[in-house]
Amino acid sequence: MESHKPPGEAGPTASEVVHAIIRTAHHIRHEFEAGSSALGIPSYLTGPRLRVLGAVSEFGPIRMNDLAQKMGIRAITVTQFVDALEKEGLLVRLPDPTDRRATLLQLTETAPALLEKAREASRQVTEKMMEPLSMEMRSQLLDILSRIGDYKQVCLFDDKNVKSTEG
Amino acid sequence: MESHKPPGEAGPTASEVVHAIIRTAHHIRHEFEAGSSALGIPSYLTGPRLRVLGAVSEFGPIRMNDLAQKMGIRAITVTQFVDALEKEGLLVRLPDPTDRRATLLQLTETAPALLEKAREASRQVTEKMMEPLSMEMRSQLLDILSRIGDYKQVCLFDDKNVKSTEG
DNA sequence: TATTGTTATACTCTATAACTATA
DNA sequence: TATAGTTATAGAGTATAACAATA
Repeated sequence: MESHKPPGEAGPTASEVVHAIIRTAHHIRHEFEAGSSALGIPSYLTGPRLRVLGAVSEFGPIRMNDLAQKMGIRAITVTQFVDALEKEGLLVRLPDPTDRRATLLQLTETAPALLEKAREASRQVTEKMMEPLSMEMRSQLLDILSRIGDYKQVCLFDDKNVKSTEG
Repeated sequence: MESHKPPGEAGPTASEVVHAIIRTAHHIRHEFEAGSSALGIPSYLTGPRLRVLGAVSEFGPIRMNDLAQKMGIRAITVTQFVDALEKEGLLVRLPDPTDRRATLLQLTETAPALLEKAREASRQVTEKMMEPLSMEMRSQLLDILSRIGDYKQVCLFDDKNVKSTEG
């Protein structure tokens, strides 16, 4: 019952920080969707699905299970992403010749062009969102966030390996 | 703002930063659920729903519409949160005497105890998650995140105003 | 028996559109 | 007409459990 407010010096509460992260993530998803849509990216091409495409693009034929581990999600979730992307004709399932239980993922012919377009849009949208942050802030942010979670996963669908226009 | 990226490996890409935020949020949600569950909080008492309860607790009878604005979500989303919480007997809808279109939200008698328990659990879980961060890092993080999003909303379900055990 | 992937099911969060009741 | 809230519907993300095929 005794309401004891900590003095300002104590810093933000953990709840506050957590809340800010969650809200930022929500905000980002929102902006990403709006921005992508404005740039002509179909709405089914969401962030997680793009990361799936990006991973397949980067690693070539990859097992669904491996992809799940790389993305830090369950196999069933990958199944569902793949279902959606296969329905849109962006990737296909192939039997793994070395293990008939396994399934390899491969991009279709139409995928790379759309993926590149989406990457470019993503670049624009995310750059715009991160514009208020100096490079130092971005590094700090990454550093701080890396302490919260276990980031063994690669950052899929990044644009580091896919420089297109810029030198 | 000369926020143009110097060439080379000067810093993380915007995509990287965005990705890290999203993954951190996901990680947090995960940990929050696991931790809450371990501490005996029913699984229907999710973060957003707790924020609803927290807001009603803090602001007393509040209109659903006002709550939606405070939380930065749509009225329909509030409706659905309230449906769930009312079903669990944690809050009730009351007619607003000043406007018969409007609905006020109020906690039930059983809510405060559970809310307090959930708050305590939240405190523990979030503190544990944020443990690797120094106070300075937390402040930095909040500062940086605040530049990304528009944080006009109050931070509901925070524990700043509800110190219970600690003295 | 263990692993890979799927089907079936469920639940949360969020939303738009159309609607009712009231202002 | 405009506002407060609801119903109906949808879709995205995520998950568990039970299962099939294969190892």
